Amino acid sequence: MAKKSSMGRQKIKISKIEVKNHLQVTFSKRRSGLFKKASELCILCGVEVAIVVFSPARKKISFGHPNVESIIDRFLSKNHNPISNSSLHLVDAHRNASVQELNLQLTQILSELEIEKKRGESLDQMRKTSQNQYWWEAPIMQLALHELEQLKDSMEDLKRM
Amino acid sequence: MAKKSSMGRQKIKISKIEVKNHLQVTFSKRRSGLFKKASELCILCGVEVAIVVFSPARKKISFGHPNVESIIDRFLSKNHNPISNSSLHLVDAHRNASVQELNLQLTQILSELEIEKKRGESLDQMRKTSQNQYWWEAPIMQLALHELEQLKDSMEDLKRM
DNA sequence: AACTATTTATAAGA
DNA sequence: TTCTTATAAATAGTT
Repeated sequence: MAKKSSMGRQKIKISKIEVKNHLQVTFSKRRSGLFKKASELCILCGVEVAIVVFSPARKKISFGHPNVESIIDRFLSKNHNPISNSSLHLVDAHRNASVQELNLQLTQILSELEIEKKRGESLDQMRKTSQNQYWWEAPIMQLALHELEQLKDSMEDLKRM
Repeated sequence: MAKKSSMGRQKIKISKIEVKNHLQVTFSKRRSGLFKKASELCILCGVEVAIVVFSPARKKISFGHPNVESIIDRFLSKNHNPISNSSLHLVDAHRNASVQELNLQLTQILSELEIEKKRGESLDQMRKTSQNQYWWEAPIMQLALHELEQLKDSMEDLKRM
């Protein structure tokens, strides 16, 4: 028989691939696999799916069944969101020393959220999280809400000064 | 011998599933699998991916890293140039933001979070939310993270002025 | 690009 | 619905 010519697939850690060449190969294989899965989902379940990917070279690659544009149009038409679409009327700014402090707090919150997000990526954590029916009760969410409320209060104090 | 308690996975033909119940189960499993694969692709290759799905019930479900809106925006912009000074425009847009306005944005974020929290209290929403293995990918979470990052950027801009 | 040992996804069944 | 399990499918490391 033919020799064993490969060690076969090894388990990998899901974190950024640093070797450029390897990254390109993995991207190509997995992008292809992703689109195939999407295609199967469309056919099996009779649903519409659109995928937009920006490649490592920042090139756009897309999949759409029946086509990307119509799905995106439909998605956007019913997805108007007052926050994400807000273009607030901006007035003249007055530099405020406290901005730095608020910025620091925001940075800390963001950092906490990022850490939790990364932690959540472990398989074990994913499973635990998925079992939580009340995602907003996750410790990080409580923390974020609490911190945000404090931040809001701080800003209101500033306005009164 | 004990009976085989499962026939295990069988090969299936990729064509429309006609049994409604079966279709729903398959959709749920495969949608989850698709989003997981997308998530892994993003992390492994450091790329941006947005997926929009219209479910068998014609409800929209989305995945986005870092968030759906920004990726779709970029996809739709006809002549996007990766080395354009679009980030400078973003800075311009926020250059006049005052603490009061940042506060307004924060209030809106909090309000959205509260609304989502309340909405989540309905039984139907609880069930849906619990099915999401990746809670940080919930639309409101994506939105909150995105908005927080913008706020942080705005504050950094203020500091530089 | 092809190969193959493994890991991962998942169709059925419980 | 959630879990279990046998098997199909995807893919990491190699050639």
